Amino acid sequence: MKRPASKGTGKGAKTRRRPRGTGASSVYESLKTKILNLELKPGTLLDETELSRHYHLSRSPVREALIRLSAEGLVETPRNRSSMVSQLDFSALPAYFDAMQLLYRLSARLASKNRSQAGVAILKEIESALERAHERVDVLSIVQLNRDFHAAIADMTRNPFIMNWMKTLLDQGQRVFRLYLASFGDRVPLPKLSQHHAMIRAIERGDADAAERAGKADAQGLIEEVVHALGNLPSADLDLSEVAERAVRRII
Amino acid sequence: MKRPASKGTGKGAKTRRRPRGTGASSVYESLKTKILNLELKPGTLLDETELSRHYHLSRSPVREALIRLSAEGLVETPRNRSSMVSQLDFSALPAYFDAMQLLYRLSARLASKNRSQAGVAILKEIESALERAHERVDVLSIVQLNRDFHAAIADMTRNPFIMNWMKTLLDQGQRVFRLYLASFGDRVPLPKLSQHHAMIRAIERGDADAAERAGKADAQGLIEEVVHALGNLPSADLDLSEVAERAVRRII
DNA sequence: ATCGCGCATTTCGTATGCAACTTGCCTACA
DNA sequence: TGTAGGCAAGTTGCATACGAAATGCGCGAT
Repeated sequence: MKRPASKGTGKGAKTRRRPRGTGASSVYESLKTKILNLELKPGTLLDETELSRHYHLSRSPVREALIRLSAEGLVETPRNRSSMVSQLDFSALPAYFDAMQLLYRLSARLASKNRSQAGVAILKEIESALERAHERVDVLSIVQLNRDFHAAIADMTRNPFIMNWMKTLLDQGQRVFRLYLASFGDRVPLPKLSQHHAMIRAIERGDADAAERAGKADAQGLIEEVVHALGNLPSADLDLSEVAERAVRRII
Repeated sequence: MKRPASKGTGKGAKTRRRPRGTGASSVYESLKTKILNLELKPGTLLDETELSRHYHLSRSPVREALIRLSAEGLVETPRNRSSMVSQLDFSALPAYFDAMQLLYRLSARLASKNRSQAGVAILKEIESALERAHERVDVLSIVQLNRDFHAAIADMTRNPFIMNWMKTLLDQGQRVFRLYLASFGDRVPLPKLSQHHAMIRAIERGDADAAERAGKADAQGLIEEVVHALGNLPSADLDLSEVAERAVRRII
């Protein structure tokens, strides 16, 4: 195993060696994307040696990537045993939805207080991209852009803590969202966009209460649909009534 | 540099090699404690080789510890350069206090809804330990127990996301809290405990509104004091009026 | 036939080696 | 005197090496 002379995967030509310090990050990004898109299913074993062969790197940078992913909760690493893609814990869905609704409402409210032309412009841009993705029925883009939309609202709060929480939460939920959309095959229902529009308008005019209401409605719409969709999945042995009940509860 | 045959620093005799897999964790714990207690000051350079010598380990486990700390934001690692203890960013204090007040209120509210005898008992136990630490003027314990108190409330929410946010936030703030207490030398004012009591009572009888009010008051008391204390510190070149203003604002 | 035990294999945790990148200093030159 | 360039030292990022823990399998005993 001299050297992967072929270097088959691309990178074209002799690829001036990737800049020192990017190896671990590229593995991290790649694995994270695959995990969030469910290309790597929950429970998949991540063998360090195998990964290092796949990425044409040694175990050190691969290990670094796994450590970072495990800090984010996307990977679990039992002591002295193989890392694995962390399970989608459906029993944690009620808590997840509580946290999501809270952050949607909170970020919408704070964003409307800190609004800026630039921020609103970004929102509108993402939203129009999201509409185009809906028309193309481009599920991966829909998931990604929905994430970007809420991340952008979180950015407008200018609160690094809330921004962080929101992004981590969105990442965690992306897998469930992906599963939900997959359950519909091509027939994607799109009730969320109206709430997005309402949210943008409320933020634009600085109406915190309306923004919060829209955020709440957006969250609830998503929750109810996911609950309904997962109800038809065999994997969901969860008491959905609890989820549904929490979905309509005011936690604050 | 064959091997530190002397093994000078202790660990006594041949110390049945520490169980495989604990090296990185012990370095992580040790560094984290030192950072949070300000034994390692913000900006301190963390040289991997030096640390590996200090802990009698190789660079690999040290590196893993640094990666995990950097994922938590306690350490910053510029590419190809030495890691360093992350700076205390006083300009982020307003955002921090916003987040703190939010979590105090939220966790108190949810805890009062999910209350259990066991949970309340834990709170009371921590609180009495906190009082004893106050009497001893044991600053390190006060900081630690105050953290434990709010972490315990977060645990009572049964929401892993909120628990995580709270714990990360408490860790981040521990350094500021420590700095604040240090600014008083031995004369530690203790206005917080009354709110703690109110919070426990409210949680005990399931009064969500009262619990939230107590949480808010606890946060505000702390905020106002820290603002006041830091105002007397040369390092605080921050516009404290903004912090003070936010301290009394309803963010939801 | 089932269960328990020991050995071989696999994979991880840690140690060590090496090359690249950064940095500071020293020198040469305008 | 001030600035640019090069050399040397130091530290990281990645590769490789090695021992230990865990897993799986085969064999024997009950």
